[in-house]
Amino acid sequence: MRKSIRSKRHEMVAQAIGEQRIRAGFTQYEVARRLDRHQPFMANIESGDRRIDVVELLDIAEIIDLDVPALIGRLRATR
Amino acid sequence: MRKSIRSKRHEMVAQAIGEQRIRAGFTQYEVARRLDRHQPFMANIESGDRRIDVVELLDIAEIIDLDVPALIGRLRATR
DNA sequence: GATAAATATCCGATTTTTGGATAATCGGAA
DNA sequence: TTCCGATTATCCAAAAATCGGATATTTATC
Repeated sequence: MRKSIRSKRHEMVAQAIGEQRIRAGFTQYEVARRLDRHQPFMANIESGDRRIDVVELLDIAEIIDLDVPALIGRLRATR
Repeated sequence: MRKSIRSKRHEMVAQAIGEQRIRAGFTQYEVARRLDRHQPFMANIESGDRRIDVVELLDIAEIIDLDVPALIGRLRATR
């Protein structure tokens, strides 16, 4: 946890991605590779060190089969 | 559009926000103010000069009453 | 055209991101 | 437990993006 953008909801996003990635049986390296990025890219996202925009979220979600609408629902219910 | 990473889908997000903001009757200044940001913040978002993370999108959507699930649906259908 | 409101642009200071290298951690096997 | 390979986390400096005050431009209304 290093950067400034730490909110409860940012944490939720990071955690949802990390958990679902593992559930789906991927390593950070594998997901990163599919996105043409490097492993630290995923590490930074999952640790919450890096912000993630909507388009990126959808790209990742598609790979790891993350339920984005459900995540958004939980985010909306959180302040 | 000045920065490097602009995709069709990023454009869609920017445009959806701009259009809905106007539809909802807000100025960039008003939305920015509610978010404790400055007017160029919204200008940069709507012009696609600035990426917008999921949490920010939800914050903005709540103010301008943007249908996020619908936007996401359109994003998923676009490559 | 004149004016005001709204939006876009400029730009330098600051912050964030990047990714190669490497360290630390985890998991399974023997 | 110890070893080993796989996975994840951390470091860091260069590159890129963001910030916001000031200002320019556009738009709307008269």
